Amino acid sequence: MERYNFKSIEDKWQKLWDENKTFSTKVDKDKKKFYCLEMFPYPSGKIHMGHVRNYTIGDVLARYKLLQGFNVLHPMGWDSFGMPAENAAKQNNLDPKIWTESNISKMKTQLKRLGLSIDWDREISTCSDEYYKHQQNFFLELLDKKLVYRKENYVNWDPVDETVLANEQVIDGKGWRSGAIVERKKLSQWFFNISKFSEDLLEGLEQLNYWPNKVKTMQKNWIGKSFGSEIDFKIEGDLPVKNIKCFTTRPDTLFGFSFLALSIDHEVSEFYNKDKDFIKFKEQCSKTGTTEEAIAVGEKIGFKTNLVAINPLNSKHKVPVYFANFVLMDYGFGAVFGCPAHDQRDFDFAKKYNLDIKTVVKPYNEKESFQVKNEAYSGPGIIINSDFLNGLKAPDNSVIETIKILEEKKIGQKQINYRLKDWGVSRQRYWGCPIPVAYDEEGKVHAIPKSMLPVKLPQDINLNVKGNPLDSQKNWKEIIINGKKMIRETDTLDTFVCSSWYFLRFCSPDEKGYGFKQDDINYWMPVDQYIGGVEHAILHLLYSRFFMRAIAHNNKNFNIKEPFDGLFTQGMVCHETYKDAQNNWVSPEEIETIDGKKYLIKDRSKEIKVGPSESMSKSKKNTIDPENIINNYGADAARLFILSDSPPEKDVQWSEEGIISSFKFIQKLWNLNSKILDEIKKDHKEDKNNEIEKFTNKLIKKVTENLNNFSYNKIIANLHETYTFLFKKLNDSYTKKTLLENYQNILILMSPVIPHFSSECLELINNKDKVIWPEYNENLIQEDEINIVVQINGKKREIIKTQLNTTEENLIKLIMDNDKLEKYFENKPIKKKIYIKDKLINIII
RNA sequence: GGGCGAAUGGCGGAACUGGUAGACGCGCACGACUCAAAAUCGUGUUUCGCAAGAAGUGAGAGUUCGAUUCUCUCUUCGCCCA
Repeated sequence: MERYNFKSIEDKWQKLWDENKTFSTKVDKDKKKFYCLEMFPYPSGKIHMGHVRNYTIGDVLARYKLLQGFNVLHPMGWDSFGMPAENAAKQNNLDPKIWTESNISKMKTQLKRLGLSIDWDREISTCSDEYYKHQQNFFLELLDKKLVYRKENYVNWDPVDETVLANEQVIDGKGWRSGAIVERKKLSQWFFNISKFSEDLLEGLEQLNYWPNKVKTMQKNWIGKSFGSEIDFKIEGDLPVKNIKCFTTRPDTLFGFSFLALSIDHEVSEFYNKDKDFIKFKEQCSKTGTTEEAIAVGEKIGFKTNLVAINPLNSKHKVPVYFANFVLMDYGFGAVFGCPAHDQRDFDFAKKYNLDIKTVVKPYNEKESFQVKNEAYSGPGIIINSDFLNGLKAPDNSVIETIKILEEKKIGQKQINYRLKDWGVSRQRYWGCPIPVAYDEEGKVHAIPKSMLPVKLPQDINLNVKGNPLDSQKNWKEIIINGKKMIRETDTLDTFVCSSWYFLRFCSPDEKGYGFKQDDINYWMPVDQYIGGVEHAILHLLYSRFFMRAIAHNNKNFNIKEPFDGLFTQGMVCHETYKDAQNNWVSPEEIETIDGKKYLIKDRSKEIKVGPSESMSKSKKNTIDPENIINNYGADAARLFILSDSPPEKDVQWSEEGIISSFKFIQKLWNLNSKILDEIKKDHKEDKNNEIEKFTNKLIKKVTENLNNFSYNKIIANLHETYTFLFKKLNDSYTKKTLLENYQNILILMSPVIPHFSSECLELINNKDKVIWPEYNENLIQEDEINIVVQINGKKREIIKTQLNTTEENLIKLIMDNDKLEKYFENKPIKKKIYIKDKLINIII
């Protein structure tokens, strides 16, 4: 038996695909296009199993569509700006550019070894100035359209590293690198006005029929549209403050009002700027992070002002005004009214400062005398203790009624509020796209003229400085625009900006003058199928949807709002975890299994504790290196296994047994192929009933359906069944012609999953025809004999083989003649019969 | 705390719009080949039972001739938001 030499065969086909540019694509208006895109990787230098899974799923789809005759765009690029390069460069005293480019070349080699059907001519890298110069141009366009602006905002500030931290870099209130307590600091930063499109982004979700509902729900919650009311509170006190505006979703609980809480950044705070106690209080507040979560979990603290707020529905009802750490300036107006009985946060606050807790909503099943005791009640019910609002159903009717009354009295009005905040894009880092503006001596912003783009990053600079390295580059910072001395912006753009339009660039990767060519976009966009991890469900996808709207804003030529027509989110790759006796993580590669027990390989006496299967991560040492897998088993085996065990949207467990089994299966297919090659050289045998043809047609139907539904794991099951069928069938009767024709089609059905193997086999059987996806013949699938399930009182008792379209009458005759069923009918009349034609009969006795 | 989703053999998972539960794979057992082992091939494998048969899709109810699938309550787990 000949061994299948995956190394030489995979190598051969990869070279052929490369040399012939098999997957390179051009606009062809006579052909239907299909844009298949997987989320592009960060060039860390090594691919991981998550990439293998992501790109295999995408490749199966791209190859399938190609065989179906679509003009397929399947590109790849690099999300190559970002922190890891800067950190690695700092540690090893390298240029981030060199580090990144070397990683890209390593990863490209690895990706090519997976046999992906990628048009490498369209490769892009976001850190190249060829790419980011267009991004700078987009930035300036947005600046013109007033969709980008500068404002002061709080950031997480690491006082030791002198740098701004992203929320995920703050762990337990401390900087992830320095361990210093993170402070809230006000910095002037650039923002994209994404909130301008809140409603449009929300409405747009409804048209995304090929997106998972889960992702749509997540985005919907993130945008967070809420319906409520703006209320104007009259203020009394010794300060020149007459009114304070609040936003609330629950104006109907106004009678339970017991304090007014302001953000420490509220304009009223100006009057307290010299108050020592208030300064202390602000410092205390700055120690809790800026995330909503940090605020919710942290202790609620307040600072009492001398002001008193008056209930607009009852002027005798007066309450104190506080500054409180849980009120955010960018939600509503930075002021909320506290109703402790029906909001847990307000409740905690009222308990702490001994404020009134007045119940104004009772649950439906409670008496009028219901009183909130140990926790707030925020559920539905009936309004009580609220004068003219009493008896209304809360919250639905009562909110609407209250707003009506407030509007009549001109003390408030209906308002829609969104949780979505503007997107802060400034990063105080070197390795990112420079923001193309400069400041004159008065600090006024000037766009860098387009003729001076790109604003390139300076090279050969010292990264081991505190703060932003660009800030210390005097030569680079100082420029002259129109004869005027100016200082460049030293912040760079968030890397999410780079990934917000890369899918456009893939359509026109060589276009020099602009980020894309309109003609190309009109043909290729939108992306028909986007594939990636669910971790990008909110930010990346929302930002990309925003970016399309921003480009389309005031632009008649560009009318694509939704970049991704179809979205598929794949699950993670997991592996068992191992620990030694000292509870140190142990890598699967250090382990040997003997008699079903697992041992450390160095010393077999040391047994390993096997933990649950968890997503692969370096910290748990449960990663498997795809490079080793491809070296030992080949790309086809890796592709086959990564698809075989679980549906693509769910997590999959990597296992040694699994990859070996896939590897062996390819060898079995190879043996089968050799056998078939021998058979078709022989004279044909008699063919009785075209079973091979029938099987193949059914298979085409199944595999095609499974491909359309992303049920890729079921395709692998189909392939196993095919092997078993053909292997047995070769000892039976068939004609050479049927075998050859159908086997060719079977090889084509396999080819999206194991392309090297299929290509080789197709070549060996001397297939000269153009390879196209086969279609099945409905007539050949019809069975003339079928199995009918016979149930008696709902229980399966027998399966009767009969002709298609058997009438109920004839079926009953068959049942009565059946020896096995006889006993059930002794002296018992049939009460009822339910007959589902060609499927099942249920007889009730 | 809120939202969304899931739960099926020893394990990963199938089961179309309510109609044969457990496809396919892993693992395991037995057999063939072999001096022997590996590899390979074959057979079996939800549980109980010698069998006939009975039970069975997280738990409990409901709708139905018929429920893994629909409805309600509960439990556990996962993800997202807080």
